[in-house]
Amino acid sequence: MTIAERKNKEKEEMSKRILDGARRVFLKNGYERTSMRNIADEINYSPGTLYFYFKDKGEIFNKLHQEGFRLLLAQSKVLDNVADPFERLKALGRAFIQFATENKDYYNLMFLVDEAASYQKDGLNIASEAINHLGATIKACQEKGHFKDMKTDYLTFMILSTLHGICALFCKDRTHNFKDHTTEDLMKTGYEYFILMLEKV
Amino acid sequence: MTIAERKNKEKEEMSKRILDGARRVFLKNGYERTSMRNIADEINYSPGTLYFYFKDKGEIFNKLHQEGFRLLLAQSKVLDNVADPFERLKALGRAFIQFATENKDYYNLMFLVDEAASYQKDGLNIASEAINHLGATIKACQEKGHFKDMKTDYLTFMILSTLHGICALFCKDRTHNFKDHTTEDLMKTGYEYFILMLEKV
DNA sequence: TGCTTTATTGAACGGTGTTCAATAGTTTTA
DNA sequence: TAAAACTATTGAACACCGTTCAATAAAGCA
Repeated sequence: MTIAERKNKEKEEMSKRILDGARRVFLKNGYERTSMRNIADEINYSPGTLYFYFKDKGEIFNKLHQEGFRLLLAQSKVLDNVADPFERLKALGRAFIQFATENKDYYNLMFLVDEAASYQKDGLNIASEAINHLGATIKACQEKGHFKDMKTDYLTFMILSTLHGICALFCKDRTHNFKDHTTEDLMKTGYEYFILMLEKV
Repeated sequence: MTIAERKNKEKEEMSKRILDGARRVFLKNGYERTSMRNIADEINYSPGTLYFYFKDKGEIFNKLHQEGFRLLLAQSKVLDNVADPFERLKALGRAFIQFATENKDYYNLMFLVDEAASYQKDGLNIASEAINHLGATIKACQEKGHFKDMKTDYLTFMILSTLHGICALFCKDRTHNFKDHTTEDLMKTGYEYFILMLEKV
């Protein structure tokens, strides 16, 4: 291993160390309460050091943002072996909502934080990969006769909107207007109603 | 007018002056870039003064939050004279989406900002009034034979989720994953597809 | 008139993201 | 090997943030 190679490896290791610290603080305290100084403290380095490895706070959180999508995609792909595409779609939606409830912080970062978007507008990214996965399943449904005369893209956007709407209302605590029902019940039954409708198209 | 009455009026006027300044800064610069000092500057007062009239930043933004819902409710009520309930529901959804696109900042405050929620969990508030208005229209649809065997609350939550999902993806710039279509097209056609489905239930 | 209440100020506190001169450590060059 | 160049790290500093509070001025009351 040349010196340059070792240097590269060390640099990578330090990046990882920072990211690991950032993730720990982030998952413990949430997005709002994760500062650069918190992260630096967590790994016992000076705040300035972080800026030697990452351009700014946004770049660090963009990594965690991608991580979230990798996690979601992994959980989605578990369902690839569900043979019937419509059953697969139903399960995908359930998995999406479950992901949001179990990983509220990641979900916030992935879909509800302002900064993240600017870092990945261009080029293929893990986020669109996750969405394409949903789109592919919907297309498979169409090939089996579902959703006749509908363009896959718009349909995907609509279905994603419903899923995201359910999760966003949950993540931002806007479910209390329906005070006769628990949040879980609302999300679960609300989604079932949506599926019921999808079945009839 | 007694002195106490005048004092009360003056206090009200000062509250209004602060709120007006806050609204101006907020609508010009967005939520993130509206600080207490900005608001104080706008109306040529010291930052400390704001705390004589409002408990904290959250209380000020809660007023604007309510204002947003009043605006939405007003625009919703314009459609009360659409006789057919299902047509009314369709128009309500369109109005909701239009409100979000035309008042992105208000929409953020109303549905996507963290703080707001804590200030209005208890008691009847303007937010639930706006949602009840949607619920009432949905109930009217059911009385005309639509959405058979569905509980109004869950149905309302589901429909609101879809509308909110569309608007939230727009507000947080998450529409670029569908890069073959403009954001407007996605929102419009996505909603039309949803309506198409609602029609068949 | 003096006494009390009310309204306003601006400095101060502890926090934020970020920059940068200084420094210590390491590698390359002569 | 000595000097020069480069690399990584520090922590103070900057300009901001929300919030508090002693001081102060103005207004109402006795």
